[in-house]
Amino acid sequence: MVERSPSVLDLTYAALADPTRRDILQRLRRAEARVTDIARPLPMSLNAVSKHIAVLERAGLVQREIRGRDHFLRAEPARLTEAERWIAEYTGFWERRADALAAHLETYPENPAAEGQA
Amino acid sequence: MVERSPSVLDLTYAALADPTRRDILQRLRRAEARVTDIARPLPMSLNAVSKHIAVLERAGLVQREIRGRDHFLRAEPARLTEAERWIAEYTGFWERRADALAAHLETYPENPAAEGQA
DNA sequence: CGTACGTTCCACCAAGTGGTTGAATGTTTT
DNA sequence: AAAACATTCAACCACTTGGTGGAACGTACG
Repeated sequence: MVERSPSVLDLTYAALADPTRRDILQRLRRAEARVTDIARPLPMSLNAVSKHIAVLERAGLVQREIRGRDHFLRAEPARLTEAERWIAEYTGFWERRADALAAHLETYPENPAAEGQA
Repeated sequence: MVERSPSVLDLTYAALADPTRRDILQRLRRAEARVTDIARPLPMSLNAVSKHIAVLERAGLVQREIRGRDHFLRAEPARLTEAERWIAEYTGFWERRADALAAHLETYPENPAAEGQA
């Protein structure tokens, strides 16, 4: 087998494919937290959570800062742009958006946003 | 174990996590195709491709129409909206967009788009 | 110091994945 | 009817995943 290492996109989508990990990301979106804090409300062992965090970290979706015995985690939302872009391009987001813009300009040919502003 | 059935989001992201399957989707975005057509350029057996297609189908990302002995597949891009929305909400897309809108309205208080349009 | 705490590492297990080959099923063609 | 074609099904294999429990390691605190 060729055994290629998985791409960023592979890691990102795989990380997002688990509800526990999406949960962890949502929690980290509000504020940074320690591993134990994240694990407390979850219905599984601390070890399992530690593994989930490792998956998110490998995908670059969270970053870890070790302060003493605590590992503080924070979300890295920028790492999702590639995943977002893939879907957007696939679904033709930009084409639809271009159509909408064209329609808009046709309706409002003198929209000030289309001209240099004061 | 609780053995919950995987959510749509789970299935969607899991389906997208494999480069072969993203490849298949891109190919189907242009035009419908038969299983064999999809398999031909791919470096694996027809059976393997058939399995990948099954994964995409289970996630609702492709739909199958059987005509005689041929199975024609077509992409179902609408099924990605939920996945797209999750990322967008997570990354704060709408908040950023709201900020941009507010700034825009402040700059152009009489922008026709802000009033009921004809 | 010794003990508690926070986290990971290790070994294990059941289930899933991504691939293979070969057989089976159904359809079209000759 | 027989052969070729399109596709899936079934069994198998190596590897990964998501969970467990216990040991280990480093840090903080009495």
